[in-house]
Amino acid sequence: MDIQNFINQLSIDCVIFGYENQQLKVLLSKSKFKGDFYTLPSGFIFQNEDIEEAAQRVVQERTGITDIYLQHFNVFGKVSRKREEFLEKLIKLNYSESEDQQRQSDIYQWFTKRFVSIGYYSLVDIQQVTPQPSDIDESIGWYPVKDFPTLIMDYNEVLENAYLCLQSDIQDLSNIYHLLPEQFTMKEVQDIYETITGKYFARTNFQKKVLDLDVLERLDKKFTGAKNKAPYLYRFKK
Amino acid sequence: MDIQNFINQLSIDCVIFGYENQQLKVLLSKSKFKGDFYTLPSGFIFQNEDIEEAAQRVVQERTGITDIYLQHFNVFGKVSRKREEFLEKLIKLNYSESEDQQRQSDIYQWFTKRFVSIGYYSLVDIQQVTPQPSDIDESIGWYPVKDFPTLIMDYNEVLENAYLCLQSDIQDLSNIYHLLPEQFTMKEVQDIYETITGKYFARTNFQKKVLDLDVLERLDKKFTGAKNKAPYLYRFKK
DNA sequence: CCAAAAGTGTTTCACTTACACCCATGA
DNA sequence: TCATGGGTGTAAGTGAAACACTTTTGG
Repeated sequence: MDIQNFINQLSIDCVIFGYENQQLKVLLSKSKFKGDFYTLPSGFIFQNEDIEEAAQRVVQERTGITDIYLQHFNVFGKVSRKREEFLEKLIKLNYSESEDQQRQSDIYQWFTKRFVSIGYYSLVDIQQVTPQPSDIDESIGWYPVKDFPTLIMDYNEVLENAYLCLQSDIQDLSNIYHLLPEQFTMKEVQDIYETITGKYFARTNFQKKVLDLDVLERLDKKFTGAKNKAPYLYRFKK
Repeated sequence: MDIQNFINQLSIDCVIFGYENQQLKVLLSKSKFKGDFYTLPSGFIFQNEDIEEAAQRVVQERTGITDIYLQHFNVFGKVSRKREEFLEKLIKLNYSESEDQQRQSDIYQWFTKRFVSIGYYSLVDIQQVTPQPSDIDESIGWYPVKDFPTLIMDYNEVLENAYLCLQSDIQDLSNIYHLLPEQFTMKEVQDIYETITGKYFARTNFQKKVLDLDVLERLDKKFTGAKNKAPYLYRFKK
C-alpha cells in the first residue's frame, strides 16, 4: 500500500445500501485477520484526489459499478472511536511476542494513529453488483440492515447513523430510484419505501402521490404470468 | 503555533450566524497580511481532541461564549479549492524575493499543503458575543449574509452552502431559538424565521403554528412603552 | 367465470390559510 | 378616546387519506 501518497489520519467510510427480497441490505467485508473482524468498505485519500473521487473509488472497487450515487452524511472524529480495543484484540490474535519489530514498521505506525472518518452512504442497484473483496478481505457480502454482524471500532454507530440519514433523505422520494433497476413497477417503489421508512402506505394513494411528482414515465406493461392485471413498468425521467 | 500536535491537512471551518436589525449575519475576520484577505473562523484539530471539541474551541475563541450550538453541514475536500491562487497573491504581497528561506520553514510547509475542511455552522445570540480577533486577524466582525466581502479560497461557497443547510434545517423551527436571547416575543421569532426563509407568513397563523409545537412557555408581558397591547415574552422549554 | 391484483374516481376528513373581531396600551 | 399592534376565534379552501369501483390477467 502506497502510504506516502495518502492524506494522514483521514479515511473514507462508505455505507453501501442495496435492496433485495423485501430487505434493505448493506455491503460489509470480513477481514483476513484471525478473529471475526467485520467492517465497512473504506479507504484513504490520495494527495491528488478529491475526497468525492476517493469515495467513488472505494465503492467502485467493492461493487464493480460506475456512476455511483453518493451522499455525505457525517464525520466521525472522536479521539478514541474504540480503536484501542480493536487494535489490542487484532494484535493479540494475529501476532506473536517475537514480532515486535513489526510494530516499528510504517504500516503499523500508519494504522495505529487516530483516524477521522468521512462518512458517505451509497445507493446501488443490488442486481448490478458483484461484491469484490479487497486484498485484506476474506469475504464481502450483503447483510440485512435489521440484522448485521458486530463491526470493528465505532462502525456500528456509523452504519446506524447512515441509516437514519437515509430514512430522512428518502422522505421526498428523490433518491429512492438509485436502489432500483432501470425499469420497475409501482409496487417495487412502494415496497422499498415502506421497508426503509418502516411505515405502511395505502396502495392507491401512494400511486397517486408518486405519479403527481411527475418524475416517472410509464412504459409497457409487465406480464409476469400471474393471473391478475399486469402492472405498468416505469422509468425515472432524466 | 504548535503544529506538531495537530492533525495534518485537516481543518475546521465555522460559519457563525447571528441575528440583528432584521438581518442574518456571519462572523468574518480580516487577516493581518497585506491584501484584503477575509476568511471564516477556522482552526486545526489537536491529536487528543474530538473534532466537535475543536469546533467548540474555534467558536469560543472568536465569540467568547460557551455552550455553543454547532451543526456539521458538509466537508470540503477538493484538491485545489483555489488554494494556489490565494497563496500566490498572499506571498506576492507579503514577502520579498530575499525571504526564500521562509519557504523552507515548518509553517510554510504546513500551510501550503492541501487541506480538507470540515464545515460546521453555529447559531449564537449576537448580543452575547464580543468578537475577538485571533493573533493573525487584523479585525473580526459581523457581516450581513446578503452582503459580505469576497473570502479567500473557496470559502464563499462554504458560506453559501452553510446558509442553504441552515435554511433547510430551520424549517421545523427546532433550532431557531439559538439565535434568540433567553426571552423573546413572538414577533422576534417570526422576524428571524421570515428573514432566513425569505418568505412572509401571516402573523396570526404563525403564532398558532409555533404555539402548537408546544416548545414555548409563556412568561410575563413585555411593556415597551409603545402605545399598543404589550406582547408576551416566551422562553423555550428545556 | 373466478380470484387476485392493478388502476381510477369519489367522498371524507384534517389541516392550513385567510379574515374578522376584540383587547391592551399609552399618548 | 383613538391609533396601533397583539391575541383569539371562525370560515373558506386545499390537499391528503379512506374507500368504492372498474379493469385486466390466466387458470
